[in-house]
Amino acid sequence: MEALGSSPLFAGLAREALAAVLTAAHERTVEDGETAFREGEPADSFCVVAAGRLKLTQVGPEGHEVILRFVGPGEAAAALAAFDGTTYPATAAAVGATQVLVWSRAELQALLGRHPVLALNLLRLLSERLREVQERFRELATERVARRIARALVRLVRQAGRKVEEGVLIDMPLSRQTLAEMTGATLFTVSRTLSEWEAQGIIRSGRERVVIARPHALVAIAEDLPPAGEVKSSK
Amino acid sequence: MEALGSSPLFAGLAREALAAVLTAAHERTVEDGETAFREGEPADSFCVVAAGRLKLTQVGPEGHEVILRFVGPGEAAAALAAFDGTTYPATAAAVGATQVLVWSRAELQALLGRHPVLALNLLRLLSERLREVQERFRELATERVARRIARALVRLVRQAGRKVEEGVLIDMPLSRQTLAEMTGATLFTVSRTLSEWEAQGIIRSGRERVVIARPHALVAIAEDLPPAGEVKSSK
DNA sequence: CGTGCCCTTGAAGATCTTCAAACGCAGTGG
DNA sequence: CCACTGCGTTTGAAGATCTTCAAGGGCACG
Repeated sequence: MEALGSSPLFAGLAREALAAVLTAAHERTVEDGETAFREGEPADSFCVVAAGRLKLTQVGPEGHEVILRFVGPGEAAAALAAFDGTTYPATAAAVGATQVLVWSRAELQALLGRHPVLALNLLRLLSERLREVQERFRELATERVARRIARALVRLVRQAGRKVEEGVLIDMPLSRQTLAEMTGATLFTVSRTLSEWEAQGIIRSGRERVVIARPHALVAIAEDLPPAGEVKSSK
Repeated sequence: MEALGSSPLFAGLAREALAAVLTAAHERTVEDGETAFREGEPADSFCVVAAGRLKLTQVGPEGHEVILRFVGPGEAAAALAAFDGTTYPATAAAVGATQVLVWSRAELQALLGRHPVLALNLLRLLSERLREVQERFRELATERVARRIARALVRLVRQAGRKVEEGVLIDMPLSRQTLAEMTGATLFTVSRTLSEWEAQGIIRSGRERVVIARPHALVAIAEDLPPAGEVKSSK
């Protein structure tokens, strides 16, 4: 909870203002796999993750599921819902038991009026999100699967990387299927790609678990640098 | 210029406030094909299109270009640059001679402080953008090319549709290449797809010109409704 | 009338998906 | 303690979709 105070979302708020904002929130626990909100529901609340993680997904007409993003502690979900306020554009499912702070739309609007810096913070936040989604859009449109997977792993390392002896562990349950839904690929292609990288010693992986053994090599694939003295695998 | 007053961006501003905001802007004309700003440049200004159209693009490492969006009169470009304010995430090229209003970052920040409703309007705007990009992301990840092209055309009709005798004309120069860059496909695939639709009487097209003859059929392809009494072409 | 640019079409081929079958680890219950 | 069972994973083979490459057509504009 005190971690929230240092979140960029609440930066620039005076101590009392921050307290006021936080006490206006409604606290809620979402169990593993349960949803905080669902795509298409009327969007009536704004969420910030206090502890745990939310998985934001959309589904296509044919039931094909896509993961837009993971939302970690101190980050906001449904930021947009609070403004154009029609329906949630995505479903937020908890990955492990997750604590969220919830503000109703009305409360949020009131807070925004009372603490203008909040609006600026939200603008910054939405800007970053937009920037990131646009970049992923470009990647999806122009790049091969292997590179997209590499990029996804690099991002996950930033979000949930933890050093272990073997390298950097991505500290959350991460199945091939999940990676596939993040990259617009299939479970099978992801599995093949990871197998190849494992053979090359770039990663070590197991059931819902990935460790990056040679981050540099992975970044090389993600960024299209010539993989220093190694068999080429992308392109 | 007076059209700008009714733009959602400036909604809720008192008459004098609106005038103040507009006079703080720097006016500029961008010639056809010239750029208002380029991807990667330090982002120091915020633009609103007064007349004409901007094309927002990103390029990948291999020079592959992607069109993120067209920005028409009353719409903002580089909305995000003004806040996380590092570099422009995209290049904005004029489609035909285009008039833009430009605010420096400092001016914009000052205006946001003075007119809080502006910040709320921007939040709404960014929300809509984010929502749209996320949806396109999902489409790119899960849908076939034909449907993506259909969706792109449907969106373009909303943005630049004009009724003519043959149907609805998309009132801007629209090459196969452009459509390809909007949908993550190649020029060739787009050409083949449009040829097929032309043979089915759904569209009429020529050099950089597309007319939707049977909008309903196009929407059917875009949304995966069974194409009422017609040869199926998607899926 | 030429020239440039956009468009078309075909054929070959790469990438990725789809489908099928089987493996292996983890947790459960006997 | 062991077998069972579920679920994530692996791997192969076939095939679809889309791209790539090549050649040529046609319209608009100078």
